[in-house]
Amino acid sequence: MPRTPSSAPAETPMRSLRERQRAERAALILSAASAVFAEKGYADAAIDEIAARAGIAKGTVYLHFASKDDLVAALAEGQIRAFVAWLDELVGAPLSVRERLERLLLYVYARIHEQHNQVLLELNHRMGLSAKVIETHADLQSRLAQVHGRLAALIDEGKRAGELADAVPTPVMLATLVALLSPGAYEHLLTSQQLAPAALAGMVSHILFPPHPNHEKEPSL
Amino acid sequence: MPRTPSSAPAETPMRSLRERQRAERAALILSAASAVFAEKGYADAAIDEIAARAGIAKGTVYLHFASKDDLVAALAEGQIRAFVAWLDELVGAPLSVRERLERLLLYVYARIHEQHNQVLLELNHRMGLSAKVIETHADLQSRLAQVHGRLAALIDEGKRAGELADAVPTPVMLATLVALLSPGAYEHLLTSQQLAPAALAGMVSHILFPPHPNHEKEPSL
Amino acid sequence: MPRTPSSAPAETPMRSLRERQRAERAALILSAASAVFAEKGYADAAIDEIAARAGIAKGTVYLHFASKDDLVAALAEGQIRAFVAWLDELVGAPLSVRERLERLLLYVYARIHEQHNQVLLELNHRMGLSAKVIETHADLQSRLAQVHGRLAALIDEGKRAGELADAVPTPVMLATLVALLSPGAYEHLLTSQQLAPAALAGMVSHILFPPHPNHEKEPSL
Amino acid sequence: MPRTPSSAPAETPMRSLRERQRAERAALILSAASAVFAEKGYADAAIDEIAARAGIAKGTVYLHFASKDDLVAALAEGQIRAFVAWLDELVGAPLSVRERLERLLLYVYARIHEQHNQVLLELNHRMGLSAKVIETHADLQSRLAQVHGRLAALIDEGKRAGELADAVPTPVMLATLVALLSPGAYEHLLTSQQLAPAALAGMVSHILFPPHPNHEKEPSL
DNA sequence: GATGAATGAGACTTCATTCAT
DNA sequence: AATGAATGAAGTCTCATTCAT
Repeated sequence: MPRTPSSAPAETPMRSLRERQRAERAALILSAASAVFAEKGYADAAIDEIAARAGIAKGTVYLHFASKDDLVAALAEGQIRAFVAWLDELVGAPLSVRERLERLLLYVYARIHEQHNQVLLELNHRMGLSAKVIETHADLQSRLAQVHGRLAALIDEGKRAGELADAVPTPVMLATLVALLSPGAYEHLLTSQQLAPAALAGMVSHILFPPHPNHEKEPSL
Repeated sequence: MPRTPSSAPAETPMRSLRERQRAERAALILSAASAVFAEKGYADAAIDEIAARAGIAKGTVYLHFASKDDLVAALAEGQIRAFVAWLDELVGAPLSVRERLERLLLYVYARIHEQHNQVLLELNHRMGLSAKVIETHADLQSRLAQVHGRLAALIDEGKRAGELADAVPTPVMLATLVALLSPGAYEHLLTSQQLAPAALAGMVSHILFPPHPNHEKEPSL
Repeated sequence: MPRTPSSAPAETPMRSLRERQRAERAALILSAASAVFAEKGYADAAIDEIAARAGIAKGTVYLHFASKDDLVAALAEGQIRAFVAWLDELVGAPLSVRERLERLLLYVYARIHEQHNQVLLELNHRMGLSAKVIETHADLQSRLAQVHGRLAALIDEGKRAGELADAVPTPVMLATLVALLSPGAYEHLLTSQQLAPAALAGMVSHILFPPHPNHEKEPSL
Repeated sequence: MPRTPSSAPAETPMRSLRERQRAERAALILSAASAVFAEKGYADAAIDEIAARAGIAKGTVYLHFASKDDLVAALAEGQIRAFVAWLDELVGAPLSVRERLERLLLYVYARIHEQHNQVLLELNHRMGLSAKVIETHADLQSRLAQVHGRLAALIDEGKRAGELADAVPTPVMLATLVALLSPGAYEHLLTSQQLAPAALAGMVSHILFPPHPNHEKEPSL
């Protein structure tokens, strides 16, 4: 029975040698899983291949993750947690909302462009990560809620600053933003063609932010 | 081996009783398949269940569609064909580009709202309709190209009429539009909550069309 | 329920128009079946393909033959009957036993060489015509017994004439002859290479008939 | 994916417990498969039944053999390999060609007589071991070539020694020998009746070797 | 009588999960 | 803890046979 990753990693930085080795193994598996899921999709990814690519036996995977579902969930959780950390830094930056959102767009598009990215794969339904997996993993849901919370806060801040139109309710604007950050949206333009992530980020920003009526001045106030 | 509808349907509007019954059966299967694919996704949808829901035997499915792949392909093809037909009517309507796009948004969101819609499921990668299926079905590809062509034309017309910003290249605007029409974008708002399709269409339109500098007047004409 | 081919074709040469048409249909099916069985083997031959090649509907096949087994059985029966008729002519010819057996060898090898022959496919186990089919069709068994009877008689005659060695019992000699007449024996030499049927017939005859002690003279007479 | 026995069985006679158990399992499956194929023929043999008879689960069969085709191929390969080994011993024996061929006949007929033999099933087309399987397995082809090579060499030696007639080319004599060694040839005489393998071997030898013109003396030298 | 759509048992194969070593 | 052989449910697809039209 796979044990939960202990209790408080912060309190005990190195719970022991064992604990560290265990974490490394798990990371190794997650890394292999990430690649295989990205290549084949959830349904077609075989535990066999994940284990092989991680250089371990199939059974060992189950020593760390109770099921295939748990494995994807853990993978998504990790990716989203990292993303939330990055988001927190971004949100705290002393920049206009527009600038911060543009950095977000650039960050995500660059990842989509660079590699067989997996970041944010799970923010939407895409990839066959059926709702089932999300629904049965409370941690995943709360992580997604964190992401949504950060983004909603940023949007609200943008509205207060007059950078974003008030006319569109925050949930709708949030959904719009998420849709445009999803790999499915611009993947073909980014990977198979000649559109640079930075250029795309600028264009999407142009769409999201109402152009300024007069001389590039902010109409707010 | 499923046979193509053979000779000349135009010459003989009802090629015979058999021909009609055959078409009805195929439609019945497609209908059941549509529901199951929507519920379970491509990978988890079982031919067994599709047959059961259609009230026929498993083997009968294979009398009409050579494989599971062919079945989804036929399903998508039909849905997209119908959508193209609807699009052609829309594009020809004597309305501003904005009005026509709003009708498009309303049409799609209403379908997403009303039912377990499947329309346009296949415009994006979503649902695990893996690229493989699209790549191996030329008819699907050309249908998708038709949709994209219609929408691109509409966007170009909007730019010429000054309704849409020139700053965003048509391919990017097209990808944006498609992303916002995808079920994944606003599904949760439309189905599980209280956002009306018409309201959403208005908001999305508001995002896509740059607000008018002066007095909310329409610049066109 | 397929009706047995009536009772006495000899007494009523043309039982009626219907009867003749029926027989033609059956012959058409048998012809198609012969080709498909030869190409694919019993197990891989599909009734569908036989019907298609005969230009009729699948169901029609079952109007003439109660089952796939019955179809092969009828096919074999017909081929063996024809062979028996040919054998009867041969046996009655005013020739030495050796000459008659050489004619038999030539007849069979020529057929194997010429085409995708099917003659005698069923004399042995070959082709997956499992014993089951033979055992459950008395007519097939009696036909095979006829063939074996003719050949055994010929062998016995050869022994009495001193052309064949007495040392080998007739059943063994018969089995030997049958084995050497089987398609499997020399098929590869006859079809993919340059061995003429006549040459092969001479060689096999050389093997079966003990060479003549003195001066190549025939001891017979 | 069944793995090849890997590295060097010679260096490590018992590569480990696992390796031995693996080989035993494979042998168990091959044994069961041998029986089922012999009884039902290739097409009618079900993996289900093979597994059941081996007392294992269906999936386990696929742990050792990638497909039904591979299973028969491995089975045939093993049987032919063993036969080649036996042949090599035979060929090296200090006996006349006739004596050696008689031992070969006896060996094969005894196996056919004793059991539901499967040895040499694959030397001919019999059993529906369709050409496809042979063509797609190079190892099988080379094994068969080995058998044919050994036998052809023996035949040639017999010709040089004057024991076999020069009149019949070696390929034809080889095909004749193979046909007479095939289970189909004398199976019914050996199994369902009272012909002893040794007696049959003597008779077939009598057929293959031209009787000696004078006084039972060997003409050679 | 002919048709061909429908049936449904059964074949092969895959793979997440378990468990003895 | 690690291994990987074993399991068996489930999936896709085939095809001989039946039967309503």
